[in-house]
Amino acid sequence: MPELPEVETIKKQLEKYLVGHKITKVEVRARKIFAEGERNLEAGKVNKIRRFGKVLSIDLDNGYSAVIHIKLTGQLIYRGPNLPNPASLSEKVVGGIPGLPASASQMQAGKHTHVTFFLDKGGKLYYNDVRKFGWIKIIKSSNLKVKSDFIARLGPEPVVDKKNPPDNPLTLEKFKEIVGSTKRVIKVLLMDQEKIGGVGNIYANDALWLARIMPTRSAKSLSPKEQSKLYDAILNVLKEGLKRGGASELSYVTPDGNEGSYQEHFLAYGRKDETCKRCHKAKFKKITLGGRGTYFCPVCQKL
DNA sequence: TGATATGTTATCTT
DNA sequence: CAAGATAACATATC
Repeated sequence: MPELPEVETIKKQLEKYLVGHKITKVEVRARKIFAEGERNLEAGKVNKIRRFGKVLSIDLDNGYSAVIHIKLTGQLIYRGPNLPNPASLSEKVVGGIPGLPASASQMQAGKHTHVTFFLDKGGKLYYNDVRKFGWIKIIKSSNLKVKSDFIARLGPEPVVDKKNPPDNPLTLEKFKEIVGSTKRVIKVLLMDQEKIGGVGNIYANDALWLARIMPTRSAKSLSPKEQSKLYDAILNVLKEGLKRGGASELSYVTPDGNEGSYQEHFLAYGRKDETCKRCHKAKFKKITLGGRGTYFCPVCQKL
């Protein structure tokens, strides 16, 4: 799912394809996703791309930013100059040309394409979203943290790229403070964006397995040693996800039309009834916590 | 056919 | 009152 590593992967590609290019026109077909303000983007040149948790910001040289949350099923697809040759287009991409196989490399606006950004030199950036949970907001770049509720409330972020550290890095000290100050279920806490930015269901499941901690534990019950182990585990699974270009379990694809491969390396997520490949003594169980699928090994994850 | 999946938010409950 | 738990959102897929 689009969590920190997936959105970071998208960010890197948008940097490559968009920075230095001018947005000439924006076509909005779904006001539910893109409420207003697209005219403020037209004629602006892309300065830089930033990521805050699972949110992206495309900053223009005219003082405006397009802030994008793709939620569960949003896709940002780029077609135009500089793509690898031949360009690829995953079958997971929605909204292709009706009647043409989805693997055709010429993405075109379709049923699930709700926004199209037209760029200079013929480039296009499509926003597709089957479920329309995502959103795009136009905000003055200087007001990003003030006006965008989501970014303002975001908790500290795990550092996965030392060259590009987040504004509010999640240090071990901060992590211990967050975990030690509540009785909430540890896995639900990890996914709370106001506590820790960027971790979602897949990486929360995998980090808890890696740290050998039961997802149902009360956060407060973790020993100092377990706190440190979990902190390291979170960084490790996020880095692994990033290394593999994210997890294309559902509809996640990258702007160049490719899929990530972390889904082939899930540690615990989605492994219900499979034998645990660490202890080989039990099969993964599945329960629901905070309304989300939770997978764990009943033998090697400690209560 | 209906249960299920996900991230966030609105709303309800303790 | 505030923290926490749960329903709602929309729709393809199993």
